Amino acid sequence: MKSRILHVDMDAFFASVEQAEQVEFRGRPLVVVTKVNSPRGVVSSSSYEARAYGISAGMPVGEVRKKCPHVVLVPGDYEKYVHVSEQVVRRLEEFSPEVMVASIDESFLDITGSVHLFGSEDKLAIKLKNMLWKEMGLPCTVGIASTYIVSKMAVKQAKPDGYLSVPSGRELDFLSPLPVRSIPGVGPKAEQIFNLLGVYTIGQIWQLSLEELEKIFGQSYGFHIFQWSRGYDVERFTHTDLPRVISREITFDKDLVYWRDIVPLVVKLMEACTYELRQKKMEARRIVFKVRYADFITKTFSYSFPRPTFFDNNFIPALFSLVEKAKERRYQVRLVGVMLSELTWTVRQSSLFYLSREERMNRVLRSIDVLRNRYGFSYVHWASALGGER
DNA sequence: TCTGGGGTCCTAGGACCC
DNA sequence: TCTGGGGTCCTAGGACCC
Repeated sequence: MKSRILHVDMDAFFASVEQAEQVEFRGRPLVVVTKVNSPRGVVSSSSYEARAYGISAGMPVGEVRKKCPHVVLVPGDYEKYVHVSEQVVRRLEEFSPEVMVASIDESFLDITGSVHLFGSEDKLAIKLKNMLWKEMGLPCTVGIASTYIVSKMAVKQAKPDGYLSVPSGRELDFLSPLPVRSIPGVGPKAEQIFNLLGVYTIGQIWQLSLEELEKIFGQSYGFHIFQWSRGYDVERFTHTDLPRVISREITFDKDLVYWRDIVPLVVKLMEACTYELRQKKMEARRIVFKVRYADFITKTFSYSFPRPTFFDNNFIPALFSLVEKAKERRYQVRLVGVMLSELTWTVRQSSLFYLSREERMNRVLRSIDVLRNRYGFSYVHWASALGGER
């Protein structure tokens, strides 16, 4: 028996959550922005009413106001969206025991075994859409197909507030006329390359051999495109639950000139990363410092440790040496960021008889984190994060 | 109208080793 | 006296997604 996969993708998720919460915002152009009162805030999600004015993700707030003066601007509340997302997933489990959460606003349901409980695929899909809309005030788009990739591409065609099912055996008919951009991972650059080759639709990709695709797009991605353009899923055996990177970055409202003003902020970003690292019971073997200068040139500097660690006092000297490299380009600074990568779970047994220097530091950090859990993150900082105040 | 913040995955070049 | 090829690690950068 052929399996059937249902893909749910929430429409304009963050904006829809705000509209569901505030009834007077429904039907009005609404935009969720990164920072409302900063000259450098941008759109993180826009309602379909706002999109009608040409507003799209990543657009600066100034341009948003110009395109639509009466737009409703709302500051993003990520924790709220995570919470609503979890409620949505719980409701989805009523339609199949096999729910795979793909992102904050996307899930896949294997409905092969549960569709008979609802009479038909169409009835199941309509019931699911109605439930999310009537009970949570959230619009979504649903796609059903025999593979994950085709269900995802069906959703892309049916947005917004739509439903599209691709019957088993009709996959190639569905895929053939779609533009190459419909394939996940094909962005502006890859599209341009395809167009130079005279390839505009998925059907035309079939003319290219696996070898040609691998030569053009690299081994890994070439293979993905080859498979996906034919509607086949690609086993993602590399996927684990292990987070790959923990990062924090900040764009200043105005470019900064002096490193003595910047460094304390960099240390605070690092503290936020290492705090999350320890909350997740992980260690990092690599630290990256990112700078975007006033001319938008972006550089990264990184350092790898011989062994993974979670100690702030290991990260700080490494971070400072990376900052020194960034200083060599004498330019105003627009953004700084800190990333921890090469993450692994902490496995550390403590000796019963004595506490090593590491173990003592470990205990200091744990007590700092306890204070932070109780009084807030900013309750405790390293001296270097405090700048001039000592 | 100047261009956010959180991620994922991949590639290329150089160092170094055998 | 000059030179092979494969493998791994490190670093920097880039495409793409939500």
